[in-house]
This record gives sequence, structure tokens and C-alpha cells, in this order.
Amino acid sequence: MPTPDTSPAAHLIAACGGRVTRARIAVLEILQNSPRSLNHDDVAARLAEDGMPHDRVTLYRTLDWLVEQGLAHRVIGPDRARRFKAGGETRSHHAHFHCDRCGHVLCLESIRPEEQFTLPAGYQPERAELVFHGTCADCGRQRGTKI
Amino acid sequence: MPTPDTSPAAHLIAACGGRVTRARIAVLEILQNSPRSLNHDDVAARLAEDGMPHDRVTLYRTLDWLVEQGLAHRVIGPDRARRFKAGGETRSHHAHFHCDRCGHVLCLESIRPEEQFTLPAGYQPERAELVFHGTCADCGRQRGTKI
DNA sequence: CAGTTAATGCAACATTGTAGCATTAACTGC
DNA sequence: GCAGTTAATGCTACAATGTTGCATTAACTG
Ligand SMILES: [Mn+2]
Ligand SMILES: [Mn+2]
Ligand SMILES: [Zn+2]
Ligand SMILES: [Zn+2]
Repeated sequence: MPTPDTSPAAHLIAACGGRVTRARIAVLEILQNSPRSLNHDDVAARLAEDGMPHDRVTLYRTLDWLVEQGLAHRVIGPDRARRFKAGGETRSHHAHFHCDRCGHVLCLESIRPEEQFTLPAGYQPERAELVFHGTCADCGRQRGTKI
Repeated sequence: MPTPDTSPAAHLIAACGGRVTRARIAVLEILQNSPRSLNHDDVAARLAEDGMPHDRVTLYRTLDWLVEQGLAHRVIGPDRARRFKAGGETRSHHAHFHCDRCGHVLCLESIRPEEQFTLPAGYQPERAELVFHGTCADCGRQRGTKI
């Protein structure tokens, strides 16, 4: 029986008013420790590695909850699977880069497409999603290496 | 037994070198006659209305073929279903607008995000997808009317 | 520590998209 | 026009992703 979790992740979750469960702590820490966005399967695999597997449905609900609370954000990608990353994006909505070689989705925090474009009359945009496709820095360096 | 179809759609299909089938003609004309993008179900419903229903799988393959040939293009949207619109987009890759009220996806031909942004060193972008979310011109005009 | 209730696990289902293969129909050459 | 060839279609079964309902568990409360 582990002592009550006092990790930063646990504190963030507690601050939202929800219950601080092992699943939420573990998932949020996995997102926080990953440099790139993860889909449900990625998270499930890491949970299993760490010896705490969870049901598929729990994972869907946990990730949705983290997004609702602003502790994670969804990344739009070309495949049908949703991807997630730690941190909200309501304020700083940034662009993303999808690598066609390794399949990773990375955040481009420096690029914020909001208010960069003038829409035709009548349209009332509330947010913009910008996704680049191509070769990421890692894959561009190691040509020919299949990750 | 209808006479050989000499519609513009049939000519476009013939110019691609593929067989000019009823399914391809009907689907392409449906896309051409729609002001907004359509998903597979939308197209299937219109085909059924016109008295020529087709198998689900045929529709998937037909739409994919039209995109391969450059006669249609895929629209990225927030839901899991792909949407299609007549016309290629290899050259003029434009932005799209997703209306949160009526759910329609519209093309913003005037907005082309390519080469508008400078990426961090190492990234080699090949194309960009830009999607706005908000209220479309129609929904902004007719407040409270549910389409 | 016991009681309350949110969170979880499980099973079943829904949606979207694919693969294999037999059948049909569009083209080709006559 | 007609027969032969083969691309396209229809059908079935399946895969991947996500959702719903409900019984059980575990996190909080006092
Ligand atoms: Mn991001
Ligand atoms: Mn378009
Ligand atoms: Zn890469
Ligand atoms: Zn609208």
C-alpha cells in the first residue's frame, strides 16, 4: 500500500476537484514525461510496462477527463486515433507537426495561427487548428533509419 | 438503358484512364453539386435518393479513387468520418472552416497556409492543414435556427 | 472506521474503415 | 453488335477506434 501520492501530477488533479486516483496520476505522469503526443494504445502500453494495466474504457474516460479539466490537450492528426499531450491549450493554441516517416506528432509551441488570417465576411472563428506534415528534425538527420 | 453518359463528370473520369462507371459518375456529380463537403454516409444517402444505391465498400473505394486521381479532395474534420469535396487540392491547398452549430465543413479557397510560417530548424514540412472552428456565415445570420 | 458516491472494469454495442473473393459490367477487338 | 478480358462491384467477414449500461471497487467524508 503506497503512501498518498504527493507528486506534482497528484496536486494538479486534486486542484481540479476530482478524485485523485491511481489511473489519473499514472496517465497524467505518462503524458508529462513524454516529449511527443500519445494515443490510447501508447498510454496503455506504458501503463502495462509500469505494472498497472487498466481497462481500455477507463483510459478513454481518464484522458477525456484530463482534457476537460485542462490538464491535457488533444492533438489533431491524420490517423483516426486521437493523441494527447500534457498541458491545456485554451490560452496558447499552437500548431502541430506530424512526421510522415516516424509517425510522431510534435507540438510547435512557437506557432500560433490564431488571428493570423482574415476570413471571408460572416465567418466567426473561435479557434484554429494548424497541422504541418513532412519530415521531423530527428528523421531528417538520420536518413534511412527506420525507427 | 440510358445512352452513354457524356456529362462533364464522365469526361473527367475518362481523362484519368479509369473505367467510366455509373458509381464514379454519380459520386463525382454528387460532390460537384454539393456546396459543402460530404462524408460517406451523406453520399450514400444521396445515391439512394437518386435510386442507385451502392455498397458501402464501393463508396469507400470510389471516393478514394477520385482523390487519387485528383478529381476530389479529402477534408480534415474534428469527427472521425472523412469528408470529401469535388476538385483536387495538390496545387492550391486551402484552409477549411468547421461550423460548430450546423456541423458543415466549408472550403476557404482564399486562405492558403503554405509558406506562411517559419518552422524550427530541422523540420521539413511538405504541406499544412489549417482548420478553423466557429460559426459559419449562415448560422451567424439565422441565430437560433437549427438547420 | 463505516457510509457515500465517483471511478473503474467488464461486456456488449456503434461507427468507420479494410481485405478476400466471387460476380458483374465496362472496355477491347473483331 | 458480340465475345473475351479484366477492372470494378457486392458481399462477407474482419480490424480499429470509440461509446453505453451496469455491477463492483476504491477514494473521499465525517
Ligand atoms: Mn500540442
Ligand atoms: Mn476544400
Ligand atoms: Zn520523424
Ligand atoms: Zn453553420
